[in-house]
Formats: sequence, C-alpha cells, structure tokens
Amino acid sequence: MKNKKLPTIKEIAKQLNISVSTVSRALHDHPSIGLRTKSRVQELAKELGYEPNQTAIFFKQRRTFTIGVVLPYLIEDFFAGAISGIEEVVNASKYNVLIGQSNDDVEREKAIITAMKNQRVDGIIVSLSKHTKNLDHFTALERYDLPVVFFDRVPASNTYNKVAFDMPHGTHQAISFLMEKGHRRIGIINGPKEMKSSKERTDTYMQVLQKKRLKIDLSLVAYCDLTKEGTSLAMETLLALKHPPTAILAINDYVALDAIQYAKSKNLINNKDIFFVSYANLPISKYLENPPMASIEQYPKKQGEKAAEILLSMITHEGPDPLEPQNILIPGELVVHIR
Amino acid sequence: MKNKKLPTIKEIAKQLNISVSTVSRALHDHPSIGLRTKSRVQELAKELGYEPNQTAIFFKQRRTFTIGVVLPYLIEDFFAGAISGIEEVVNASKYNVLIGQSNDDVEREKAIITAMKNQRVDGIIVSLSKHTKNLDHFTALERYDLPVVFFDRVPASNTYNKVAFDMPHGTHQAISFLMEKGHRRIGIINGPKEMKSSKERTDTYMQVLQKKRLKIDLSLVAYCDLTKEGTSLAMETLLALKHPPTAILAINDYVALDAIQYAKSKNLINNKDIFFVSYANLPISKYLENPPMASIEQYPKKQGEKAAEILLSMITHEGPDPLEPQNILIPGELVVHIR
DNA sequence: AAAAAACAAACAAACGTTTGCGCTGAATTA
DNA sequence: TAATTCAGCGCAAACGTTTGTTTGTTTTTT
Repeated sequence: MKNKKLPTIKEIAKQLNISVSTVSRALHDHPSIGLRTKSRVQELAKELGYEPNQTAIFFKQRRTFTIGVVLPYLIEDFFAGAISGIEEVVNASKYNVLIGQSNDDVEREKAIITAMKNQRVDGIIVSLSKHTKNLDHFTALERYDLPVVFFDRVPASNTYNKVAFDMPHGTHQAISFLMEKGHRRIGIINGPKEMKSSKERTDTYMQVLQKKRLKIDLSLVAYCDLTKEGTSLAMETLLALKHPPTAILAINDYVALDAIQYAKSKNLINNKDIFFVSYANLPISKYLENPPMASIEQYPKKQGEKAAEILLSMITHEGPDPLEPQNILIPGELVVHIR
Repeated sequence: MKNKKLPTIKEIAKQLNISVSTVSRALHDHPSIGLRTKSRVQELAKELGYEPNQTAIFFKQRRTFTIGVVLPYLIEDFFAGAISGIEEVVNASKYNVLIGQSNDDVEREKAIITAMKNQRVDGIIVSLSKHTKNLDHFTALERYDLPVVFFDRVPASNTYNKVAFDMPHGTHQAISFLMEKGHRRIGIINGPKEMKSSKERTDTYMQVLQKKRLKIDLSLVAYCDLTKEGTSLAMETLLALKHPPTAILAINDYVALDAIQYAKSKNLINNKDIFFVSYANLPISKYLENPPMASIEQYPKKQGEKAAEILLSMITHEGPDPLEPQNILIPGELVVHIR
C-alpha cells in the first residue's frame, strides 16, 4: 500500500487550514509564529513523515550544499585518503560530496567540471589530470562565482587557491638523506613535464646539489608518464648513462616499485646495487621484502581537510572582495624503511 | 567584470521578444518550432553562454540524475574499484554519483540514507556497514519508490536486489587448489563470526572436505577481527595445534600478509614451510617477493557495474509491478602467484 | 471561395519552498 | 476613549524550467 504522493508543506497547510508560509515558518521555528500553531504543525509534520524536498530548496536558495571533487583516480590510496578528509570536514557543515574521476583525461575533466557547474555545486575541489595544461575550464568558473580549490596536483599560477605537498621541503629531506648515505650521483624519475611537481622536484634537486658544490648533471633527470612502460623507459635511459646513478628519487611509490622490478630484470638488486627513495609512503610498503629505502609521507587526509576548509570559508564568505588566494604547503615526512 | 546574473531561458525570450516556452522548445529541438526561430534561439543561447539550471530541472522533473553510493570505506581498494565501475556505468547514462562513507557506523549509515533520500537521488547503491543488522532504514525507502541495490556486504533477506561475490564457488576453487597441491590439513582465518561471509566460507570448506571423504576438524577454523593483532592471535592458535595446518585460507590479502609476517617471525618461510591462499588479489601482490601462493580476484569493478546496471534498469522501469529482486553472484577467479 | 488541416508560437499552470510585506485583532499606552 | 503597538498569521511573488492547451496564421483541400 504505497503512499505515492509525498507529504509537502502544502499538504500540511491544507490539513490544518492555515497558510503554507505559516507552516514553513513554524517548521523553522520562526519567532512570529505562535507556540500553539508551531506545535500543531510540527506534530502533523512528524505524523505524516514530512521531509523537506531538498531539490526545491536547492532551487529556491540557489545553493545545493554540495561540493564537487574532481580527481584522477579514486583507487589511488592518496586520493581516497584525501576524499576522506574532505568528506569529514564538509559533512560537519552539512555539505555533501559529488565525485568525478577524470581518469587523467583532460576532456573528461572538462566534462565533469561543466556538469558540476550546471548542477550548481557550491564549490569544487580539484586535483588536476596529469596532462592538464590549459586552465580555461577553470577560469571560466569565475564568471559563476564558483569557488575552486586545487590540491596535490595544483596549477603553477598562484591566482588560485591551492593546497599541496611541500615539495622543496620533502625533496630536500630525501636528497639529503641519500647524500648522507654517501650517494653522489642521484637520479630522478619525474612525472610528465606538465606536472608542476616535476619542475619543483628538479629545482630543489639542483639547489641542494649547488649548495653542496656538486656539479649538476641534467641527464640524471628523467621523465615518465607514470605507467609501467614509461617507468621502464626512464630507467633504461638512466641506467644507460656513462655514469649511471647509484640512487634514484622516484615521483611515487608505484613508480618506484615498477623501477625496482625493472632493475631486478637487469640483475640489479634493490637496496644493494641501487637504491630508491620515493613519495607517498604507501601502507603496503610494510609488507614488502624489498621496499624503497625510504618514502615521504604526504598526508593525503590532511591535504583534503585543508582544501575543504578553505573551500568552505570561501563559500561562506560574503562580500564583493574575494579572499586572497591561499597557497598552503603541507610538509611531508621522510619515513625510512631500510637503514 | 563579472556577469553576476547567469543567462536564463527568460532572458533569451526577452531579448528575442518571444515566449519562454518557445525558447525552451527551441532549445530542445521541438518539432512545433519554426526553423528560423530555432536557430535564432540557439545562436543567442550560445552567444550568452546559456547553460540550463539543473537544479530547476531536477526540481521540475522530480528526478536528479544522481545516484547515491553508501559504503564503509572508500580507501579500501575493493570499494574504490567498485565505485569506478558504478561511475562508469551511470555516467554513460548521464547520471552522477553522490558518495557517503559509513565508516562502518550504523548511525552514520542511517544519516546518509536520509540525506540522500531528501536530496531526491534517483536510486541508492549500498554496501552495508559491518554491524548493520536492522534494515528498517532501507525498507523505509520503499515508501518513496526509491530503488536500492546492495553489493558485496549484502543483507541475508532476498527481498532485496543484491550483487555479491560468489563465495561458495570461490572457496571451492581455493580449497581444491590447495588439495591438488597435496595439502590435507587446511586452516582458515575468517573475519568476525558476525560476518555472513565467515559462515559461507566455513560451510563451503566443510562441504568440500566431506565430498573428499576427509574428516573435518573445526579447530582448523579460526576467526579474527581483521587487525594485525587479531591475525597474530589466530595464527598462534592455528600453529599451536597438535597437527597444525600446512596451508591457510585467509579472508583477504591484508590478513594473509599479516599472517605471513607472523609466520616469518616464527621462522616459518612462506611458500615453503607454510602456504597461503586469500581473497581480493590486491594489485600490490605483483610487487611482493613472497606473496600468498594464490588469491581470489573478486572483480570489484564488475560488482559495481552490475549493481549500477540493475539500479538503472529499476530507475528506468515504468509501471506498477516492481521488477523481481535480483540476486547476482559474481564468480571470482583464483589467481596463482606461486606455482 | 469557403472550410479544413497544418503549422508556429503564446499562454498559463505547475513543481515546493522561502520571504518581504500587509493585514487583523487584541493588548498596551497616553 | 482613542491612538499606538505588536503578536500572529496570510498573501503573493519569486526561483527556472517543462508541458498541456489555446490562439492565430498560413497552407491545403474540396
């Protein structure tokens, strides 16, 4: 016996012979409604099992209490962790989370952004696809006063709000660690050149070497597309050098693991003939017999939380003057697996 | 120079001196609108950068093209994979995905369901929190004609639509595999006794042994709380048996890895002194020197896809007679790592 | 040439809620 | 007693869109 028509504010009004505005105000505990009326309304509402139609409210209020999150792959621990942080923060303020995976595809990223804009999300949190160069689909959002916060994979321009891993700090730690272990020829496997982190990593690398008065050899810096094949190619070029590196800094643990496999296929034993340090500190490292020597924890949840906080403050912020774009750096921590 | 007011259908109508209904129909390529008018409307729409206000449409159409997904933890590979499957399927039909993590907390699960219902999602996909016994918050949804599909952690009752791993089939494979390898004393590390899968696993185990006319020794069946400590305890009891198992079937790869670590601490070498088979087939297994001998792939993405397909068909399905509740079992596949 | 059919566009209601304003009657004040 | 206040509630517009019905105009038919 289904009750096809859901109870509305109108229905309550009719049954009590009062106006809808009174019902609305009564349900919101508005001061100009008499106590007697209020309780009559609230009782009937409960009795009928009334629940406000959020789509109507969203429409009327011109806000949806929903924020969009766009990221490359949900399945990567880093991003899943970031989402948890985001969800926790926004839920505390009654916001919901709409998710879109770009699969590292720029076109998909654009499509998701458009859909979210039309759905009238109140704000968007983004981690860029690995090949996003053109940011037009984000600047377009300014026209709609739609706040955006980037995290982890952030654009270079600092006209945007962003939260990211403190690459100089982390990379400095990593390279210093390797140098303390005696390494002088340290290779790098970066991501694609479009990624801001690739440049940052290289820059810090050069700074550290310069400080130590070591000569810089840019042939030690390789780029890869983050796939297993790309990693193998990068390894191939690095190992083919006249003076190959004795240690390698890899963009993340996944790449490091692929690189280690490649090295093994060339009869180079990890943590003996060659050494790796990478970023992410995946939980699985604990189970590896032969993990990267060290990995830098990037605190994904903290990044997500911070991004969500900034977004919420932008959403809440009234007034014509926009808040200054924030550029938050989350310091990582070098976790040593092999001493 | 911000264009605060977004262009609406009304605006277009005013500028062209025609009615809003004509504009609406023109934008939808309605046959009763003249060619000339159509193109005038469409051109102006493009020029103004008109985008339909989805909140208004949602409200008017009484559907949101959004489906809700409720699951325990996004960070678990299995669930992240399932989401990807869900997203892929529903996106192809222009649906969006609203996510809620229950964190295995029943109250949170209820709150999420209520919020999603009020948001008027068109349907919900759920993987139950591990402590959910009472299903009232789901039966309540029938009143709203809100279709629900469960996956992975499904209720026992078959009045619901559900998609789950085929436990008997998978477990049969696993045990047969171990027996072919010559093992006769096979231990089990289950999850908590409350989990439906624990019982299913044990049942199948007994059936297989019975078929092979082997005597059943229930002291070989251990339970754990899925933590590292719980796993160690389970291992301790199993190894302390008078006739300890030569192989162990573990509820999932994480538990297997903890168990392997424990065994190692007792100087039992994995894949030599003792053997493991587990469920999940985590991608990281490829990088392990010493993985479980085999693991059962549960195809999370396929489970997600199937659940999404069923949900979409329910959403699309018109008519008073509801579709028969489906109970889909997704067969797993034993992936052998060590031969 | 008149009637019928076909086309093109306008009208208006509806979806459920919020909210500024106005109205009524009773209580308070002068 | 008359003027003022104010508590308590109703009216109506508005948010942007869709869609059934109606109106007016042109074309076709007989």
